[in-house]
Amino acid sequence: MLDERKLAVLRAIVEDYVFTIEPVGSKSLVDRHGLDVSPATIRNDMAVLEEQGFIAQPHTSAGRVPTDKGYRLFVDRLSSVKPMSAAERRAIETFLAGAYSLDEVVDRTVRLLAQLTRQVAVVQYPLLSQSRVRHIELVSLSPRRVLLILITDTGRVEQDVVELPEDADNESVSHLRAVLNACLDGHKLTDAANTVAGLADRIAVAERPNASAVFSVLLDSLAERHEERVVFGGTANLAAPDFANGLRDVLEALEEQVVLMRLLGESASPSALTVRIGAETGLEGTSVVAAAYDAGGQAVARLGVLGPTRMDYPGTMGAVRAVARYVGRILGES
Amino acid sequence: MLDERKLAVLRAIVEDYVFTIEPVGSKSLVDRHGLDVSPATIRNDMAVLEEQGFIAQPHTSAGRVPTDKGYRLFVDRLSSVKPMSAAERRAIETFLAGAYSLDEVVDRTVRLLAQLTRQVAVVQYPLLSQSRVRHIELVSLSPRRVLLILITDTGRVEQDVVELPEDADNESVSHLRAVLNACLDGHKLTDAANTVAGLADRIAVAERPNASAVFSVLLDSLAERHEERVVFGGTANLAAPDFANGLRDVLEALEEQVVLMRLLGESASPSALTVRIGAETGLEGTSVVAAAYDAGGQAVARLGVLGPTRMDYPGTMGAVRAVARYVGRILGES
DNA sequence: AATTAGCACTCAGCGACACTGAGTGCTAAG
DNA sequence: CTTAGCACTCAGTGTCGCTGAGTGCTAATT
Repeated sequence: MLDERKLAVLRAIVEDYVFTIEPVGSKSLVDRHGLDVSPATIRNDMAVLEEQGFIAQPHTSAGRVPTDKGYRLFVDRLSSVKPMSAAERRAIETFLAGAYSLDEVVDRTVRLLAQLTRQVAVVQYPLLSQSRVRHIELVSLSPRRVLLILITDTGRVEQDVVELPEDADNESVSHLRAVLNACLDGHKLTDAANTVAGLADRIAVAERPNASAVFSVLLDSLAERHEERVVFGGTANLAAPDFANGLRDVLEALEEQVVLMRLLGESASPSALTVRIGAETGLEGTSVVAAAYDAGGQAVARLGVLGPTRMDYPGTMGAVRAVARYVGRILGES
Repeated sequence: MLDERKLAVLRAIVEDYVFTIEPVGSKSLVDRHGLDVSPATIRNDMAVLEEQGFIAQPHTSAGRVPTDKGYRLFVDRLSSVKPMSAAERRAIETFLAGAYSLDEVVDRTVRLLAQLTRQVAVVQYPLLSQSRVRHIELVSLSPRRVLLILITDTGRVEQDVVELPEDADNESVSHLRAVLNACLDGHKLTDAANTVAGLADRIAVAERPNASAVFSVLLDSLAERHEERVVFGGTANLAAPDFANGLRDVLEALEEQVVLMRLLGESASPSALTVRIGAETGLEGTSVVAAAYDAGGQAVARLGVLGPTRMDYPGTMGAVRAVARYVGRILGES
């Protein structure tokens, strides 16, 4: 039904349209690409492609524009991820390697992605539940308040104040700290719930109320609260060419963590690229290219870019994939 | 030179123009405001105002539009800050009171300001140098690395990894921690430099290299690095009416911490409102209304909003002032 | 001296109109 | 199946004239 040439025509249309943001007609198509058939032939092919819903005309007597479905086919079958050049890879590596704290890694990643793709970059912080406890610190602020600090192997540091039901002296705080570290060190936070349950007998009865206050903050608040932390950057790229229409919607989406999370989507297989086109994202005319990144093994979180449906998919996918890999590598090291 | 009525005319022009984003003519001015003179008289006044540079015509045979200079005069002499209603004040208070960590306070403040003013909100984190040390924690990560955690009385928690020149056992880390806390607790970070200098004799010679590594991170890195941390929100408000022109510039400015800092400006007297109009901000057609906020006494940092020159200054100033006050109050409590 | 009525003038915005050219679909021939 | 040829469509552009809001100036009025 769609022979080789028709697919080539679709590919050419997508490529041309992405380049010159204008409807592409049969003539210019034949010229620019090495198709050695006449425009009339192309027109027939285009008629078929249009009938199938891969391309559309903005109005009669205008060239064709790819539809969401057209982009979909292009991404799935007509294009391949464009690998970064050696120079680009080196630039990515050195740029990311200069970061010290986790915050800085994430910040740099956002900037990098935005610059590389000339689009809006979105990066999710490494999930706490996936990472392992490196250290837990308790600092007594006042008799009834302690500061709980959690350090993970992905370099993330989370803190929260715990209000204690009873006064706690330094000694009992120290004891609790020691117990927590002894039991949780190296464990995933997801496993912590089970582990903590078995702690009761190692704690004096008198201290249990305080201990369980700390536990509940550790499990509920810290583990969950920042799960969804997502940052973005490169919004200036929204102002570029034609994006003026859905702009408000996009900006609003960016400021809502929950929406942003949904846009990044859930990973199928880690490190696989996810491409969501147009309506699939819930934002008219907007596509999202995302990937999971990992730190030393398991998937940790996701990152990606958000841009107009009309975007350079192969290049964007290449950039996202490369950045995801290097971020994983950096995080895995520390 | 500018009698009472001419000033009234300017005020009316600003108010009308801000309301109906259209050049305002002599006729509609007389109608809408209770000026009991004829349009012709107003025209004479407008001619003078134009000559003085307070208003301008987009083209001949169009109404007048305020110039930056016109807005300046309006803000300085023709308007007064519009106080928030009791209901609004209550809403602000309860909204901010719900926040626990400093991050959350800042986050909520940004959202609040953006919503209240329907503009882009910008909030600077409390300056470290202004706050006092509540506690310093050292956590040994490996023989050659310790994590330095600084907790301030504004609730801010900063951490950084220190690479040690020599191996350090737990005991020496503990000792260092004790010394640091003993000496710095309750001191301002700005004073810390002096204080630290006197620490040398309390530390064994063998440990001095490690100690000074920690000191330098504490003084240089922590104290300075995040000085300039500024967050913003409400960018969706940029997409609203007519702002489409300078949009790219504004978005770019927002993503550059340094530029953002400059926009917030340096406070004259704390809690005084600063209004910078048009060219004064360095961004064509953009104004900034900012204020310092404090936590229990001294000025801590600044916050404000950024919007089109054509904005409701009295209302915006009222909102900024109110939010600055409540943020200060919240931070002062903790 | 300030205000006002009257009047001529300017010009952005808008609809009407026609022209152009890129692009199409169809048909008939290769 | 491909292609040449041709009639057709229509967005975009430019021209023209009109309208109306708004101005500036002058002369009369207070």
